[in-house]
Amino acid sequence: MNANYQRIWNTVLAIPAGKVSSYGRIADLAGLPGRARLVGKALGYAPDALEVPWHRVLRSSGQLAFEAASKTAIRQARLLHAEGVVVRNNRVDLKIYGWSPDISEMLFGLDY
DNA sequence: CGACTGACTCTCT
DNA sequence: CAGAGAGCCAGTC
Repeated sequence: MNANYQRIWNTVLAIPAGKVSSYGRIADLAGLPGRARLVGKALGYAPDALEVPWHRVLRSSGQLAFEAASKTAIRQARLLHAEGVVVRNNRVDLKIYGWSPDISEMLFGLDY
């Protein structure tokens, strides 16, 4: 069971700085389709030592998974902003910052 | 085994 | 785009 968490953490670690992904997408990439909620749990259990960029994981709509007023949401928004990701009204524009492995590699090839 | 819960998502309105 | 409802999955009691 712990193996699933490990895979989730590895997948999250693969998200490049300045980009964000959703719980569902992470679950798919980790080979665990339909376990979006498990991803959230895995992040909660993730040890600090791994330095998992949990703040780059949002809901499918681009909205943060916490109340805008909560300490966690504030911290997440701050971390994202520090990477150049614009967070407005507790949500991020996935059209701009959303991460997709294939697209990412494609863009990496084009010099932009 | 059944009932409840949650860092989720999809569909319809 | 926001809100409501239903579906899903793993954990816990």
